[in-house]
Amino acid sequence: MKPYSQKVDQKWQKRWDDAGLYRFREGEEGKKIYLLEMFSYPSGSKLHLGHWWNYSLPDSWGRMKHMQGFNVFHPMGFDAFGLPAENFAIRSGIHPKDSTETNIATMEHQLRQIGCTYDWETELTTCSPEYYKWTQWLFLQLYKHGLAYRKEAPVNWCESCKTVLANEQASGGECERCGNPVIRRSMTQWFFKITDYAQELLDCLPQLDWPEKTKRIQENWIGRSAGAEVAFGVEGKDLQITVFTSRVDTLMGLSYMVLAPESAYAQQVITPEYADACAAYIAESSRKSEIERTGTADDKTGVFTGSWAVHPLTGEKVPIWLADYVIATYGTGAVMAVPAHDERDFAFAAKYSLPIREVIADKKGVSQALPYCEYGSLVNSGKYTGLSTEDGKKAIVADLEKIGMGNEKINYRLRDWSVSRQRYWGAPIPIVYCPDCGAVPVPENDLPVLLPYDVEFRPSGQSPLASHKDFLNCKCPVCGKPATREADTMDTFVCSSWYYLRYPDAHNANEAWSAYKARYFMPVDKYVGGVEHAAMHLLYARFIYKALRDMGYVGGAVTAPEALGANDAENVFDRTLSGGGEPFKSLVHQGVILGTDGYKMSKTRGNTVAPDEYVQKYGSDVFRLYLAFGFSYIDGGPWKDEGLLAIARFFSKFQSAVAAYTEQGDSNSPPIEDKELEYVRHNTIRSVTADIERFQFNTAVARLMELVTAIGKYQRTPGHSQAYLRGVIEDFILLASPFIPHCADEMWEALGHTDFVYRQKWPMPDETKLLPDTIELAVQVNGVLRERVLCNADASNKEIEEAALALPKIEELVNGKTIRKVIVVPKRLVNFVIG
RNA sequence: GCCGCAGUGGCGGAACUGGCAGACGCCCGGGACUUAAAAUCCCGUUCUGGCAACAGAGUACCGGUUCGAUUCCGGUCUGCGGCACCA
Repeated sequence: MKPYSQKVDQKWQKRWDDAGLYRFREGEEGKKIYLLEMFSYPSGSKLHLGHWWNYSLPDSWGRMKHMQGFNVFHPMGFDAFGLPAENFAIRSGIHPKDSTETNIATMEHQLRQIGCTYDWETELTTCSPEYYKWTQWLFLQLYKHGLAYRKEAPVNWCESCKTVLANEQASGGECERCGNPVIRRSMTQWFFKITDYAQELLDCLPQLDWPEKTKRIQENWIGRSAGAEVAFGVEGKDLQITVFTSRVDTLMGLSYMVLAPESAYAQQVITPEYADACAAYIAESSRKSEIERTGTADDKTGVFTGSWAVHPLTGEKVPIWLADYVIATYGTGAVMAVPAHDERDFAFAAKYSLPIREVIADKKGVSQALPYCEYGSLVNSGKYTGLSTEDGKKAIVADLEKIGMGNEKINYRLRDWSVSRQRYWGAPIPIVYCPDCGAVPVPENDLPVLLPYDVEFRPSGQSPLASHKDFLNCKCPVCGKPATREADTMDTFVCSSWYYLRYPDAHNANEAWSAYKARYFMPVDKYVGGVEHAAMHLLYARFIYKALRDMGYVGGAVTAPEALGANDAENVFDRTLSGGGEPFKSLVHQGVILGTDGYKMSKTRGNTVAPDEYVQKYGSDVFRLYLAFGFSYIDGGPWKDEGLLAIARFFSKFQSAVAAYTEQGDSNSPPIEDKELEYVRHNTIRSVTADIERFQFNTAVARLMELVTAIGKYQRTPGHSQAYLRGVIEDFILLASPFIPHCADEMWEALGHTDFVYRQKWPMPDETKLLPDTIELAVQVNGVLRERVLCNADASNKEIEEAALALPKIEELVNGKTIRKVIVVPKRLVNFVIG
């Protein structure tokens, strides 16, 4: 046996490769498990600690599942389209395709050094035409089913760079690149109708085995709000303005109406007399970024439009204002203002001297300081006076419904997903614009719409593709006349919203995936990735999967294809969850490893840890085992070099134990079990199994350390049984192998085995070895620990009680007092309540 | 402002459903082996008092429920995360 080092890594990685050890074999024995970590963006730098952290530990989980007899599918790929490569190209002149390909080659090479169980046969790259062909196909299916549409919408725009910016690039209201102010501008863009699924996305959350935190984030993001829609007439115009309100009970306190400056209503209500003032106001607020607008929350501005709205119940007329404290994209972009019971309306009314009418008092009808925004009872509200807020809402909505001016309404904060990017490095949107036929989808047979290579991608305000004539000019698929292609590309989140469906069928040239594959593999059983994707990627993927279900491409009732064989009845049964339209059954977020200073690792802080140096010095397994042991996987924590050294020490400890065994060899003596060691052995099997299962790797390693200590102790016992020791050492190797796969195979081989550890059966604990004859129980008096008592494992409560009372110390404490109660918790403690 | 999570020794972190707080490891102290050191092995290591047996305190803080609370409930403080002029 060679002492463990990076050479051992290389030896076994090659053997695994040659044997095709980690290739997934469909229909092989065992229930399918789809293990997936969020794929990486191929950046130029080397693998960082986060990659190792994100990938090596779920791999350990998958290794155990495989050894437990599951058929584990564990793919890996690259999320390769996106802005960084394009920005890099602008800076360096290196084409995004070239830099991405180089980066992928490097990263793939480095990923292999971790020694994960990836089935590289199914590797995918989202920027390859074989992949984005199907991203385009997906777009077309959504389009066909009315889930992709075009509309004008406000975007972040930098006047100086002449480009649209993502929200993240416009933070602080300044352009990330040039520092000039970012304004909001309307552009025609493609959207996916995720809002159609808002309620279902919310409703399915409880059934998911996901962190509660993540579910809350999605709930927040979807932002369901129950209320009512109310229609208001406009005096002298054939026009109704609809508002959404969660406080329709305050309708009788209406004092004015407010429209967002960008609201479509605005242009319809502005009277000539006020046109100039309004135009100036609209121009001014369009110049403000959203950040600026929200940043000046206290200072509300607005302008009167000249029009008056009609109260649907009283016929009273109230002025209609424009104000940018109303958001165009939430609700209807129009608000009924009740200053007495809304802080923002109150501030606005105070500034512009608008009337403030109290219509809600507390529950007893006692007037409160305004603005009073709590629930209470209605006052000064005509026939509704005296009703509670709840009853008032119902009564008012009922009356509005009768006259057709209102109804109950659920509103969502979630907006439709904008997928257009005026960028080069993305999947082209497969649409053609014909002067006669309008927007026409590219026929599926003509996919992919290839991304041209020779493109000028310096920002000009338009997609770089718009200036590429060969790409742009085409024939209308319907009438054959000259037409132009859509020059925008798709948001990279579209690529990643369905990649999990492609892995199992990555080489399918005829379809995105076969229905059978989708049924066999979905849902993903364990999905691992950063919490930063909680509101974006994870929501988009759920939406796309549900949309695909409704189109009939995934899920649904399934009968096992005959090819699958009998053992797949269980697999097929499990697919019913995907029938419910959820792609990720169980989700884990890894925590973050911080620098030694406790701060997030960053180059500017200079507190980064480069895995490469450690891996070269110690090998992948030492690094992996330290990651497993040193931190809670869910929480992460600060890096410590000392911890890694401790693990290196642990390596030499168990390697010398194995070496000591092999040097001595098996004597012919019969295997004689050691009771103490048997207990530790089976306790380790039980605990390690349970801990890896729930991603609590640090405690699993702690148990492995205990086992090694016990083995060492036993080995130093004169006359110990080598034949027995062998079994214990083998169990240790099997249990440790998920964390130290290379070293495990090296030791396994040293024991004379010829097959891989990965193909061995995961040990099962022998429960009988975990039942000692005697148990130590805690003895408490009035809940305070006073003594311990040794009892037979099968002692009755009465016997335990008597044994405890016989202890001199307890006897003394209890003596002369009345024992009011005795509590015996089996195998744990006995508590005397005295007084 | 609203929603959620967390706070445990000198340090990283354990404690599954209310049942012996501090597993495992680091650091530190002591011992064995050694001419010596390193390595290794053994022992100790929450705090306070005591030579010790032991006693008392202790899971951010205050209070409650309970025979018993790191765990459940109410309040406070601190840190982190999500949303936010959301009508």
